[in-house]
Amino acid sequence: MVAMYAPELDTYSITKKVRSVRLVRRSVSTCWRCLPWSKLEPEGARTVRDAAIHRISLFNVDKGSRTARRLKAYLKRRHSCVSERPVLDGILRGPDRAVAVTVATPGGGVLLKRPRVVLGAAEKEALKRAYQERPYPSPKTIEQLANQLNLKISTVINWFHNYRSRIRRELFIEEIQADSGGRAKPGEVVVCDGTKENRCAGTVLDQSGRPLSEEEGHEHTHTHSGRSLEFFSFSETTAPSAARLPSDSSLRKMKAANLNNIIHRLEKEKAAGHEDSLDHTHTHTHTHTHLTPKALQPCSHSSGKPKLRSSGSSAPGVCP
DNA sequence: TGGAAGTCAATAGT
DNA sequence: ACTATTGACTTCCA
Repeated sequence: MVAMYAPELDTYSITKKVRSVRLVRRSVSTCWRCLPWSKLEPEGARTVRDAAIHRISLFNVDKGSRTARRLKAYLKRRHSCVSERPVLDGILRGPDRAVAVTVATPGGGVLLKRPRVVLGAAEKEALKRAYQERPYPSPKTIEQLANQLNLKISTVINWFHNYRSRIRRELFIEEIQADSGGRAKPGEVVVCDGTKENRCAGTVLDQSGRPLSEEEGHEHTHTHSGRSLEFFSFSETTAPSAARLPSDSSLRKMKAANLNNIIHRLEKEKAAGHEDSLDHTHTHTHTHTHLTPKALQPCSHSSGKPKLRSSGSSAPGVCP
C-alpha cells in the first residue's frame, strides 16, 4: 500500500482533484491507494504526468517530508523530462505545504521513461582495469574515463561507488564466514572482482574493506608481502544474497567487532616484528597492515590518463 | 565535498 | 513469473 510508504499522502484529495478535471479515465484510487509504491507504473506515473500537465495541486505534503523526497526520487529515477525546465523541479515547488504540481513549458512537460544505462562488456572491463589501477580515482581521472568510454561522468562515479560497495559487501560476508570457519586471514585480503562476471581481479583492500588507491598502494606497500595473501573465492551460495544483505545494527556490530579483531591481531603481529622480515620488492598489490586513517584517504590528485588496456592484463594483483 | 551505506528499479537470466 | 544483477539515487557522516 502506498500508505505504508507515504502515510501522509492525501490520496483522497488527489483522487478527487484528478477526477474533477477528468484527466484520467482510470481509477485514480487504484493508482494511488491500492498499489505499492513500486507498482505505481504505469498508472501512477501517468496520473502524476496528467496532473502536472494540467497544473493540478497534487500533493499536500511537506516539501521536505519523506513522501516528497521519495516521490521526487521516484520520478527522477524513472522519468526524464523534455521540458526546458524539468518537471521535477516544479513538482515539489511551492510553499512548505500545498506543494503544487506545475509544468514549466507550454504544452506540458512530458515525463518520459528514462532508459537504463547498460554498460557494455568492454566498458565494464575498462572500468575494472581502471579500478585496479586506482580504486579511488580523482575527478580528473573520472572525467578522462568518462570521455574515453563515452559515458557520463556521473555514470563513472556511480560505477566506482557501486563497485567498491559491492566488493566491500562480499568481503564482509567472506570475513564473517572466515571468522566462523577459520578459513581466511582477515586483514590481508586480496579480493577478487566482486562481480559474477569476473571474480578474480585482485583488488587490494585495507582492513575495513576499502581498496587502496594507486598512490596509497605505492606509498604504503612493501610491508607484508612475505605473507600468504588469501584469495577469496566468492562462493555461489553467498554472493547472490550479498545484494540483499540485512542492514540492521547487529550486522554493523558484527563488522565492527570483526574489524577490531583484525586490527588487534595486526598490531600484535607488528609488535612481534613481523614487518622486519617482509619482502619489500613487491608492488602495490599488497597493502600496509597498519594504515593510518590519513593513509586511507583517497588521493586528491590525478596521475594522468587511466591506463586502459584492450586485452589481457598486467595490472597488479590480477589473478592468473 | 567525497565516501559509505542503504535503497530503488530496469533489465537480463532462469 | 521469479530472481539476480547493477546503474542510479538518497541520506548520513567525517
